[in-house]
Amino acid sequence: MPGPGTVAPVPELPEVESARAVLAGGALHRRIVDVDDHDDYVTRPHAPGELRAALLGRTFTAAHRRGKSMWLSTSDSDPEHGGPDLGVHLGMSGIVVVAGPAASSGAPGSSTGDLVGGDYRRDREQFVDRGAYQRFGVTFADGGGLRLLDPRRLSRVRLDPPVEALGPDALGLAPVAFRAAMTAGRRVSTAPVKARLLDQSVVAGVGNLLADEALWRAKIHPARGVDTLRRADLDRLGRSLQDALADAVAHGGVHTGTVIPFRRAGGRCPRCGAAMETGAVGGRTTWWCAREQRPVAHQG
DNA sequence: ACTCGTGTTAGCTG
DNA sequence: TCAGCTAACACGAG
Repeated sequence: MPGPGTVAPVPELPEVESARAVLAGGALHRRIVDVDDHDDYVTRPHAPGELRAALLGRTFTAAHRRGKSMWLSTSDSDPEHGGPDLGVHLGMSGIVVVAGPAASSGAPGSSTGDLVGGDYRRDREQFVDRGAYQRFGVTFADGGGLRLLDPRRLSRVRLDPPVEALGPDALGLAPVAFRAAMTAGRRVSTAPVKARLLDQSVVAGVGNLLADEALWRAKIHPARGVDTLRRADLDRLGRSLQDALADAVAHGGVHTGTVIPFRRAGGRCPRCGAAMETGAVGGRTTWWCAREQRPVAHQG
């Protein structure tokens, strides 16, 4: 585990939004003349060549995001219909690089002026400038292109991603809508509240670090069942999630959260000084304040 | 030299 | 039906 302040900047919702902005700002309305879709793990369930065949001759027309999923809509010869959507998910280690027209972008391989979205700690020379770890790529008619670089191949690129299976986007989600999403279903879930927070079909965009940060701000123990939470608890959690997201967007990522640097052995709660505790909740490494985040509801 | 964590999901078990 | 577990991916950090 990285120490305080050096938590790996895995793309969570704020980083993905910056990547979406890069795509919207640089990858639209340029004719696709080549596609590198050789990596059939990143493009599963598509076989090599399928994405190429689906994209050649089209242009990207808009860049969308819901939670940590992005997708690019495409043009068709019939503008009423449009082509397939190209889904892009950065996983834990992906970044997107958009290069301008070849004439204005310098020598091949030099990415000065390129737009980079997502986040990864590799330095530009080793990673971005050399184009290492390219898992997917699109070349535009002007000579520039869009590349997906990912050392760990945890990114995903596919046609028509099932974004309808995602819950509402976490960013800007009103506390009432948040509570509705968390308690939806025939019965209120008995699952740990953190597991529910991490379920992208419930709310889209909450990752492991953001979940710990929001629960800590709301002073709710991560292992408490959703069905044990009162309306006020869920509303407070919804507000904490928005506060944590707003801070993450403003300060450059979820890893800048207040409690994140103290998710480590010997860490102390930055509010009350009590020891931070750790354990697995929902199968994920979890840290919480031993004093302020109690495992059962206390009668107030 | 080893272990772990980070996101997602298919496939399985209870 | 729901919840939990594992494997897969590949790397950097400790």
